[in-house]
Amino acid sequence: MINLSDIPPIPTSAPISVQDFHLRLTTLAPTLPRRLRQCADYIAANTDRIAVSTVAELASGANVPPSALMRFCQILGFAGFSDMQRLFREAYSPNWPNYTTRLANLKGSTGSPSALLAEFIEAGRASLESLAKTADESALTHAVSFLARAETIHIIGLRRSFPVAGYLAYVFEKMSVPAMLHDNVGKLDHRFALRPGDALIAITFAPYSDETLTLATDAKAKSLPVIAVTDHLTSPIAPLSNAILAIPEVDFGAFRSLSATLAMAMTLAVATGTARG
Amino acid sequence: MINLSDIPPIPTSAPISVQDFHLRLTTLAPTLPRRLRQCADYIAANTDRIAVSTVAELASGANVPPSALMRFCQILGFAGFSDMQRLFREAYSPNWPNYTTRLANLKGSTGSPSALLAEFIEAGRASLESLAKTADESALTHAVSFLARAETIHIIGLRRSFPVAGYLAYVFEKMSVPAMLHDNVGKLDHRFALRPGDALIAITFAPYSDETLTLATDAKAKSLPVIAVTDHLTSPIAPLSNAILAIPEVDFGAFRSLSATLAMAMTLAVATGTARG
DNA sequence: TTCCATTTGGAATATTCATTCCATCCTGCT
DNA sequence: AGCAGGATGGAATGAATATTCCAAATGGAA
Repeated sequence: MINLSDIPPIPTSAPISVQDFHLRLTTLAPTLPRRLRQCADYIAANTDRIAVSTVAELASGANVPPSALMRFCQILGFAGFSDMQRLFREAYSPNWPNYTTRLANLKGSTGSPSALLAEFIEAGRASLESLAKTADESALTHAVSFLARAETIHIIGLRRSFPVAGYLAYVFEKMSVPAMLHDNVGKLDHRFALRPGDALIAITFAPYSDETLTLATDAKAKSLPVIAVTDHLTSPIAPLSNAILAIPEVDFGAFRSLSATLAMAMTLAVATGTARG
Repeated sequence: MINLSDIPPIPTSAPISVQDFHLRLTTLAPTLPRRLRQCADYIAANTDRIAVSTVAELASGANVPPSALMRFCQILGFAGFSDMQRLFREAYSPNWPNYTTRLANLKGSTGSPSALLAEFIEAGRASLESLAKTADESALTHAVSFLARAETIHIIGLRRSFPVAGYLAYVFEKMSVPAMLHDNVGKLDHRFALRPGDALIAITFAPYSDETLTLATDAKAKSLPVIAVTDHLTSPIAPLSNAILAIPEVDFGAFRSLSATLAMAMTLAVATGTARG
């Protein structure tokens, strides 16, 4: 005998993507009672394990009985644990088989160019991942708002930071943002080009180059906003700057990957270009 | 009643790492009968799915009955399928727990600088992965051997390739390799700097810049080796070059990630520097 | 062709695992 | 304090899955 009251009130439909899932998780978490909250926290921190774990494993990780975890799945809109797991098993890494195998092959002959390539690829990947983990969203937002209001954007980055500065200049140009690259050609400095209303992006990593610090000092003296792209919050350019974007770049040997720095540079440029309309 | 003959003759121990597993798989595969061979082939091509699949799923993928797949697991030295699966479930997830979660968060507010950053990070990662998969090892080795023998190494890369060219010049400098960056400053071209015994690295992506193609043509006319870093094997610079390094770079919007190109550039520079001693 | 060893497929079984259900325990409210 | 509502834990159930086993098929050697 089917009774209407047997049907749960609002059978929320299940999340259809991992992103969806995270969204629902964060909105729901604060409203949940103790045990379910534990589930939410543990799952949020170990989303990756869902695809390869059993109810019992996850439950014990979250320090709850399996039944609590089941309830949790249902509250999220899934029919049950298996239903939730399906989402993650399908989304699961559509392409690391070849990648990992290939990387192992490349590394095979130590000292060969291929082995080097594998190392640089890994350094780049690691840098990008750690940028994702540590990026300071509010610093980034501040930086963009300074740049969006600036008249001319000055860019300086020398030696190993020069490629990044060059790329920034290129992207600003493409987005019709007035920008000036201080490239030190002919040892000319253009400090007097810094005008009221302008802003400066200074890119520098240890060992920090004097020219960059000098220009940043000038800018600060003129009360122009300085956006620092650097390695640590404690870098010598920090006290000169209004927004600090710390980039956790991974070295391989003496050579610094630039992947993360470039990703940040592109973001700055494109976000600024967009904000200026 | 326990009988010695019940114990299988040589209970090969199970592989203890994924690498181990691949090794055993490739050595064993050629010796296996038809059905087991199918298992080996399918598993080799889909190693990544082991962690998240059932016997039935894998078996049907390999077009064999489940029992064949079980036998296959045992031949590899595992107690059974579950035993094999355990290896992959544990090996899995080096560090993407926070990473993926974080990326999902960054992407949260569409249009924000953080969302952009997440996209650029992903584009960079995808580029690096696909470089790992497609890199042509022999082209790389050839390129390095040309560069190792060259007197002076000329480098050209303009517009969006300029950062890469600049970085190459920087690394060569650090490694005391004689190199000249053709930067087109003052619209001066330095084609007469190309001397017998030299080599050229030309970096260009669609839309290919004329200056780069012209310099490559000059070099070819003088029979100097040209190393092309470009987007496709069919790029217009291909016919002018002695080694082609095709870089599968992923775009986000109109903006090209440079991660893979830089990884390749660093490899070229460091391998060359090392080879020159 | 016949025979033997090996391989194969599928049905039968054992095990693990997800899921449900209900008695009990909280917590907040009157 | 006493009550009601939801929350909780664990035992019982049922489904999915791995694993074994054996009869039948296959292929190669004599």
